[in-house]
Amino acid sequence: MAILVKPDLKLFIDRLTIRTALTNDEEGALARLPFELTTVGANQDFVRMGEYTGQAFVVVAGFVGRIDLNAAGERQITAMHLPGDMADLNSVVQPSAASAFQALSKSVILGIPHVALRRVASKYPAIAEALWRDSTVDAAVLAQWVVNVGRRDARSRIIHLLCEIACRLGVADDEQVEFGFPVTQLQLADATGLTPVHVCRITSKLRADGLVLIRNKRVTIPDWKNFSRAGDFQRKYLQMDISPNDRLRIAA
Amino acid sequence: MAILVKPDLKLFIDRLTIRTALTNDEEGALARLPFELTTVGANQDFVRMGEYTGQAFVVVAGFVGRIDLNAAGERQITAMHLPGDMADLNSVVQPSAASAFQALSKSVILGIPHVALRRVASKYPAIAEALWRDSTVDAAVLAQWVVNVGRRDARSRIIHLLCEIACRLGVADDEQVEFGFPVTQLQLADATGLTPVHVCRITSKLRADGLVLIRNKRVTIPDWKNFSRAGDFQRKYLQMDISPNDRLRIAA
DNA sequence: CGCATATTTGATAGATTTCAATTTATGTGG
DNA sequence: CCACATAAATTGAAATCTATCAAATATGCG
Repeated sequence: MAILVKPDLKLFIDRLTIRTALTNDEEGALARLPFELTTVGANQDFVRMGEYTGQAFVVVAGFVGRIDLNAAGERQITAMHLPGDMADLNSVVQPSAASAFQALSKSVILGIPHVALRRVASKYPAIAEALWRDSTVDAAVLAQWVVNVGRRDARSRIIHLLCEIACRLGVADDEQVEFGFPVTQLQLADATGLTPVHVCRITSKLRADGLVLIRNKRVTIPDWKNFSRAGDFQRKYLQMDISPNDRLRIAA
Repeated sequence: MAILVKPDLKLFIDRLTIRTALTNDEEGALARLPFELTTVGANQDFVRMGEYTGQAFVVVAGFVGRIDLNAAGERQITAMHLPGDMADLNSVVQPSAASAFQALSKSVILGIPHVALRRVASKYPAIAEALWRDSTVDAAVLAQWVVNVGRRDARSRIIHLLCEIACRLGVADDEQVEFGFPVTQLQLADATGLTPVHVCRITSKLRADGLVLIRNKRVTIPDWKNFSRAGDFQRKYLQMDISPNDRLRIAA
């Protein structure tokens, strides 16, 4: 995973401006935020539960998960974060982490000091607004995850999750959809509330049915329409399709 | 459900100031927000999915739920809101509702115009911050719901939910805990991802075991410690125990 | 009092887990 | 570049939890 260019916050700023209209001034202030680059190995925590980190983490490469445990120590992944996401966005305003965060695959993350983030959020209310707005999308995703594990069968759960990821990666516009997916079946099980054994069976069946091929950390979906229908997936909740004119801004 | 005094936003303001330090000025601005009182019957929507309401709703009496559906039309309740909560808090910054909201029991709600809310949030950044902070708690609750349906058995799911409600109602400080709970077994099933039949069996067993009595829209928990342990419940994620000195405020 | 809603109970079916074992992939150091 | 160690995926059989279907009883509201 060679880093070819100096990493920056461009992906993150692009993400924010999908949903919120920011001025050049504001984007500039974001771009000048200080950060610290870290590489995290697969299955390695970078925020422990209950910790006060002093930083918020933007994902630059790799997939990252929010990890919760039940009393028996069984894992439940409660969010997946992709390049461009600020994984622990809530920490800007709520610094005590309610969950742990860990890299699902080897990842590159940028830690931005809370003090710096809060300074720009305070100086530019529209930035605070953009962050808050994006955290409402995280919440909408979370609500769909509740529906997923609560009221969908194993097959739909897996399909729905893959659809969500495809849309968030911005690759779901075509008939045939393909993207890198560095997530093991064990992690997939922990995200969908299933056992690894069952995930294996279901994914085998999905492959046999020609719905998805998951191989070599890569997902191939031959027929997106058919696939997303099978997963009961409606992309609206992701708020990814806002025309530039409809982007919001409450702040002056 | 006679309303004895003129309803106001006091409960809501009290809720916000649990976690965020607000000045008298700011509290006053909140208290002067205009609102419209509505009474909603049980199982009746007051926000439909995808709708742009122009209002955010504060619960004054009764319990309210966020309702999602799967493809088969089966319901999943993805949040429960109690008196003092702003149910669709996210709508302040994200006006298109990703889910429907409905009264679980006959409820009294106050609709506050978004324009008014946004005006005070814009004029007083600390108010925006308080709203955002409370919405991060909603998200933390949601994450626990994912754990609940994903990695806890039927018994723990029901116990955990009751613990959450008890804490949020502020009645969970004692040995014996008791509170009004106007939620049917069918709704309980829709919140926990179970069938009503199974909820019935589990609650019967919990009663037989002396863990909880749910009767007459009222919950009685004889031994809170024992009960919350059985439900794998740790209240920290609710951020209800912030000492006044530790309340946050980023805004000047 | 009577209807509609909610709860309870029983019997059966089905989905998913658990346990155990094997094969296949992946990564690291020599 | 191979060999080894480790992690991941696969398969089978049995057990368990939860759902489904159907019916009876209780409860609340007008």
